[in-house]
Amino acid sequence: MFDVQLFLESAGLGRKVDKFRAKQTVFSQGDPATNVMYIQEGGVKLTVVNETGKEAVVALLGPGDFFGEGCLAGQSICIATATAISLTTVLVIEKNEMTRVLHEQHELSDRFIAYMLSRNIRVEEDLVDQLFNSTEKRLARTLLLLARYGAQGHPQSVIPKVSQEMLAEMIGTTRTRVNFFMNKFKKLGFVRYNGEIHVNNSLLSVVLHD
Amino acid sequence: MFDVQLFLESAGLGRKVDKFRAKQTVFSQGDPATNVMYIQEGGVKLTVVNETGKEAVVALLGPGDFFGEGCLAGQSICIATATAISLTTVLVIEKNEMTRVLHEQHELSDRFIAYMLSRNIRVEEDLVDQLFNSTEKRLARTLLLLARYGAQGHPQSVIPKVSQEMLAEMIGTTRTRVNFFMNKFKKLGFVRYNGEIHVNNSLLSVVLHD
DNA sequence: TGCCCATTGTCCAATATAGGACAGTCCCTG
DNA sequence: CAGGGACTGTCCTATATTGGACAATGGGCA
Repeated sequence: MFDVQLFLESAGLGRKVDKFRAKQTVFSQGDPATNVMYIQEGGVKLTVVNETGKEAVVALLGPGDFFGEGCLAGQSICIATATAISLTTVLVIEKNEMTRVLHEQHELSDRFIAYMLSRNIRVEEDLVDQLFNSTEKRLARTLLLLARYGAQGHPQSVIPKVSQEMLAEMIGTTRTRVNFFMNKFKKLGFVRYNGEIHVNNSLLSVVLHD
Repeated sequence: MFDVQLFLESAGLGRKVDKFRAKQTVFSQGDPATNVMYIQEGGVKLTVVNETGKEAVVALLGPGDFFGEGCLAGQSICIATATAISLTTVLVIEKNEMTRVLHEQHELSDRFIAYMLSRNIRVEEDLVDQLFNSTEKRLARTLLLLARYGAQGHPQSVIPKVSQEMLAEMIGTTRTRVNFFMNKFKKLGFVRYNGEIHVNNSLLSVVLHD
């Protein structure tokens, strides 16, 4: 596996490293877009707010993911807010530098293309999910994805600290609705929770059948 | 502007050209994913159906757009159905060839990265729209985008032949609902239509204020 | 310990949406 | 010309969703 981090460093990029505490803002919607970020450790949440102040979570990213890449396509301002969700380390790469190295270095462009392809697939899946599934199914799917369902084939996984409010913002509904379905799932034995959420494989049945 | 088509041909790729009539299928959801397509002329619609047969339109593409690129990320089967929406010419590039040339040729990888970035931005916008806008706003936005609002700054644009059924699939709702809002927009003077749809700038007011 | 704050559980009324049914219109084609 | 097919216009009921309010819980901190 190609090591993006070592590569970026050896190419003279990413010498700038930033650290953020949980809940700290990396950049805000509306800021000038000048850098591409690469997550070394931790996690980042991308959110968008509309005119009325309503918030939507567009993506949750982890180590190995890029963000802020919109500037490479000519976006002059950030369309989302990036917030660290735990102690996070990012490499900061200036836009023009990134463009130059993407052009010159095959390894980086290959890796970046692979990243953009997978990211695109994920966002498209989210869109399709949104286009034809009910709130209940979307919640179930989101929980399963957060639990990295299928990664190890474990019958049960744990999601650390995601509030119902945030789940609501992720699937585009209200906390009331999330609460309603979480209790339903709990009654049916699909999930358990106190601080963490335990997701059982049986939750799949919600997503799968009609 | 870099000419992808000439480039692909001179690189020995895209010698295979396919033509499709309107409504003809380029590939179907579930087919083995083996080629990347590049649209020379015409237009293509990407749709996904769920278990219940409900259909969703994921994207409308035109000349200069790629599709079927999921195979480059390791997708073994097509997750969407691609249908020509008018007389369409596409270059067909075999997956491994595309991967090889993307690695070797800066011009192509630059262009492809630019394409993936812009496509990603668009899908993300669609997702955000879906996450926090009502059916009415989503319909208004979709009509404005179809009319390429702002492209020439014309106060009015024409959309050729898009049925209410298809609009419903694009914004994830029912035809009944689309019909309801189209009539509302018509009453308010935001649109006119008989076969084509005429979209007036004033439709923007629906998207803009709460 | 006691207060503050973030979160969850619950309830309710007002709306939005789905989904089906059916008539009317227009165009194409036999 | 008649019939069929693809759309649009309309109506109606059942359901899903919003949005607000308020109590209960539980942890962190002065």
